[in-house]
Amino acid sequence: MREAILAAAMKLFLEESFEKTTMRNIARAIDYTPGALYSYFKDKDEILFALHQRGFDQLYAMQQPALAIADPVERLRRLGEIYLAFAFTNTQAYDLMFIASRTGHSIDEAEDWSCGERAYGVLRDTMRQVIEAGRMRGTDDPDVAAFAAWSAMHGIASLMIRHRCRLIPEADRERIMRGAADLLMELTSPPPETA
Amino acid sequence: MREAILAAAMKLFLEESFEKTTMRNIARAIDYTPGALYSYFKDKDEILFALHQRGFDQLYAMQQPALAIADPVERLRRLGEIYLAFAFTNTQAYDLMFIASRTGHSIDEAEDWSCGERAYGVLRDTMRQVIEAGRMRGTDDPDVAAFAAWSAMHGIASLMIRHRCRLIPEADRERIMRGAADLLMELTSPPPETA
Amino acid sequence: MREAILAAAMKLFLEESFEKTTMRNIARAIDYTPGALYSYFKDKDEILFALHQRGFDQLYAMQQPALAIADPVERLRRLGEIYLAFAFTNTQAYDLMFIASRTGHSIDEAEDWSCGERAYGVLRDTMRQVIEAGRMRGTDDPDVAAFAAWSAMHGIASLMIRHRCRLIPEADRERIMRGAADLLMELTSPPPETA
Amino acid sequence: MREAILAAAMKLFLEESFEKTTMRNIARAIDYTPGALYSYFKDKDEILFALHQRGFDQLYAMQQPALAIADPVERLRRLGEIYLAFAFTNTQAYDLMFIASRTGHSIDEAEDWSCGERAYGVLRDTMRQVIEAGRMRGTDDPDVAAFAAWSAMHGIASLMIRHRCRLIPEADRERIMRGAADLLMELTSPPPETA
DNA sequence: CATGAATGAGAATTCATTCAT
DNA sequence: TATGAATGAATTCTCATTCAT
Repeated sequence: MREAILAAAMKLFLEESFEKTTMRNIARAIDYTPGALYSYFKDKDEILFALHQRGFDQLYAMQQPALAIADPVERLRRLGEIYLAFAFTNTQAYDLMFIASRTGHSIDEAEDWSCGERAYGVLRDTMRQVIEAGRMRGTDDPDVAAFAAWSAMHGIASLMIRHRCRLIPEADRERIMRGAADLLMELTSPPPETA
Repeated sequence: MREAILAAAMKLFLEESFEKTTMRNIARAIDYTPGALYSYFKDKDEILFALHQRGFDQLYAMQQPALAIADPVERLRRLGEIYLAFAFTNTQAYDLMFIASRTGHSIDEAEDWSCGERAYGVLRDTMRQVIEAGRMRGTDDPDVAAFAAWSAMHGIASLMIRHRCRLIPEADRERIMRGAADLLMELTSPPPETA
Repeated sequence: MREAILAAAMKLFLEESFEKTTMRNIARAIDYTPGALYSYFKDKDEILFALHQRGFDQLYAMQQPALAIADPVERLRRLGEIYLAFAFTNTQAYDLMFIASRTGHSIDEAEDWSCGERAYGVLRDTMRQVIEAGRMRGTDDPDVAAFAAWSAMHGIASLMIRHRCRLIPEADRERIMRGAADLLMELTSPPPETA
Repeated sequence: MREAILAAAMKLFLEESFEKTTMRNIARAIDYTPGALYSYFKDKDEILFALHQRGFDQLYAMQQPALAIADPVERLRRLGEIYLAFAFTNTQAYDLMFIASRTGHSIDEAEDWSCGERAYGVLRDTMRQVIEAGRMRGTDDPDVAAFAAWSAMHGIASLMIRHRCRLIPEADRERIMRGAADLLMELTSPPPETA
């Protein structure tokens, strides 16, 4: 069923590369004929899109616990941690969602971006609250701040996932990466002393 | 000669896309036969690798003028601008250097990473000076700071290049992107008043 | 039942094209599974054959009113009009019956040609009467005259249906086609003056 | 070379059917790999188009001797004979040119229809002269008369080529077909007596 | 050094058909 | 009777690569 196909596709993503995930390969991985896949998915595109959607759903789900955090700065930090955790535990989904070259149209069809917007909205809302609380240094534009945060996290995640960190010694990589992620939080200020 | 091939390949990179740069296309661009390329390069891989190296050389060259800037914080800011300028005027080279999936082995052979290290070294050195001048907030580890800066810039560049900014209105994109890049500089402090 | 299948197939013929009528599409049109069709028809071929037969039945039915026309020349003209009307209102059925390449064997099995012969017989009989009345110019062979009439009408219909009239301006097409069809009637002579 | 490919394609047309002429089959017929064909022709379409063009060129060439005939009616008759001769000695080319379903775009691109128009022009010019000489019965519109002639000949040719003449006994077929073709000439009148 | 010719493997997709249930 | 699942073979086409010349 669809599940098996998606699972196989995802597994191929992980074991091989994104580009090597062909219909043939997916089919072979589940011992089916290529044609069989077309009973479940109209397109290669549709498989990709399903994986894509799934990724966003999962990211959104992972964000949920953080929403309970009252302090927006604390929540922001937690969202950053969650984002990176998502990226590193679902590298290939992350790759597909945020790195891979777009080929199909399904993904580019506007309406379906709601899933992405939803996840991004969480970040932007939090950022707005941080700014309203007067605890963000350097800008008062939530859009700017949210994009800065996103792109910084994405930078870290994508450099790691696409193996561009070879010049950073393996041993130090984890520490440096965490440090870099934390560093950004310095743009926020601690909660006011509740005297 | 090799020059012509690489130039053509690079031109294709810019005009078309990274994936569309095939041996056939490169050959056609210089009015040669595909086979002829193999007299100069063992592989498609080797061409890619050369392009890769070239990209780093160019980035390094673009960095040079900034090295004359005495104030390390000012220099840092300039390096950031240069990095983004490089990314946006050589999108496909940037893509190859920092985003594209590694297929070949040439690129993964360690020793040749010197070119990348050289460019990264410029950033790290500058960062060290910024820290030594006591003008970096939040960390005293140049490696952490340098990686943070790099990944933040890379995040911006790669989200743009791989078209992941659809949820940011086209009209605001430039402004928001610039704002995000600037925002990071808030982690540094202004030069001390030389009274 | 068979009826529903054939109806759906016929509808597909008209709305889509002859080549696009696949087992899948037929099945989908009646909300069945492709496999189900095989309970009623051995083959795709058998469906095509049934459609074929049906086409001839319909053509024959359309011819009937003309049979009441006493004057053979008038009847002949009417039969021509009917033939073209059939062709242009059932383009795809006409295509299948008179133009499409024969693939299957069902259609080539001789005995079933009775349906075609019946319709053709109507034309031949009329032609015989026209000749017997001494009102056909240029031949006294009903077979020759019938075939000439048929092929002339078929020529018009098939050039139109298979879009070979591009060199005739769209605006003039109808007029020229009608003119050409009429022109052939000049081979017959008007009824003798019944003084 | 191109010749071999076209020859093989044409041969396949003849031996098998038009629809069964696939790139694979053509390649197999000349003991090549399918991919090799693409060195010589961009497309399957381009092969078809070349064959198409060739057909029109040949038809036009065949028409040439007839142009020397002074009497337009005689010339018209000769053009008819030539048309049928072309159709019956190049059945598959004729099929492709005038019967087969159009798939590709090459053939539909307007400008290239010049070859078709050229051949049709010959007929229309002749028809105009026939009419101007007052020797055509039933119409004074050269367009109508030319289309009538064309479609009548096409009707005969296409019914034969697509094997729709099974109800006419094989033995009589030739005679009847010739008779039908001749019959149309009865619409013209003999040359005036040169007293 | 370069070509022209060709390969072989692989890509996505579609279709008629079969068969256990 | 009908389904759902799957097959197998076909389709067009693209690409990196090789090799005799």
